[in-house]
Amino acid sequence: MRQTILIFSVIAVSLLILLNLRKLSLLSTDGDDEIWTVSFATVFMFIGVLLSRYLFLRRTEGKSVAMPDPEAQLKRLGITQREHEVLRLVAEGYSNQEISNALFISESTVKTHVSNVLVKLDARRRTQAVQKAKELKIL
Amino acid sequence: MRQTILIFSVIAVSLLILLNLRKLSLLSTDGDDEIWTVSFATVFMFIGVLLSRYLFLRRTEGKSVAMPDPEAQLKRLGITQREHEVLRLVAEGYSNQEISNALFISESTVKTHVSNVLVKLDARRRTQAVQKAKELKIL
DNA sequence: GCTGATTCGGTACTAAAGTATGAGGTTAAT
DNA sequence: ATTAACCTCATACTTTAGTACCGAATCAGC
Repeated sequence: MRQTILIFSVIAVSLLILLNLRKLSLLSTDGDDEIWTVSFATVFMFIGVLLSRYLFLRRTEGKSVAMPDPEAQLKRLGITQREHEVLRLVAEGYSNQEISNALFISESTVKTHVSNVLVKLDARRRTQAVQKAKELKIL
Repeated sequence: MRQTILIFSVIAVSLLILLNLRKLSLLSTDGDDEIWTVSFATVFMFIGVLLSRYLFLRRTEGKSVAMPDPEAQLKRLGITQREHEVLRLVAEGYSNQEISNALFISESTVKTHVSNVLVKLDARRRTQAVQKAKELKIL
């Protein structure tokens, strides 16, 4: 959150600075106009690149630094034994139906478990849950 | 390569257009100056974001190629560059919709690619495809 | 005995994923 | 110039996945 504020602050400040610089430039010489325009574009393109990268990394990396203890991770996330078991099978590429057959429970139950795991891992798809789980070393 | 040319063309054209627009604006009224400046910044920031995203996708694609012998595997399986790219994003946990946004193509196209990958990897679900792909070291 | 956590399961629904098929456009090789 | 391989996109459809909400059985610990 601090970083977000910082980024927007940088953008705002850059805007103000360039705004004023260009005004001064216009007061002195009109010949530098295009140079300013190009610099302007470059700077903001650069900011755009940084912004995009920040957003993307934030989305893909998430929390990479954590304790490498799987047990503690599971406990911290509140993921139960059964949910972990289901998650493992999800990661293997099995469908809910197949998982229900493998564990001798109904598909409804599997769905419940998967859904709970998604919430606990803050994922919206099973593929994402698998990805996050592997990052957290719990798979 | 086509995309690279296209991107730089877009940048160049945008520059020229905005350059001329601002000139006209300056000739008529000085009050709109700041509005133009802001629009200008916005547009180039947007271009920066697009550029960054493009670069990011290219970079990670190259990284995956550096592993053991994925090229031969991909060729053997008949998986194309684009399909591989989509598969990579699938493995990251993105939805078809998100992938379509990331690659600037429609969701239909993503579905087509995914479907083709499933056939080529002999998988019936995307999670299974990811699993098999990792076993084959192509992810 | 009561409580909380876990597990199991159901219904009813919405959202994604996947299939099948056709078609147009680009590019590289023949 | 024609072919072949890719990439793109669309429509229409079926199948899975996922959500929301609920009830009930089990079991450990107080």
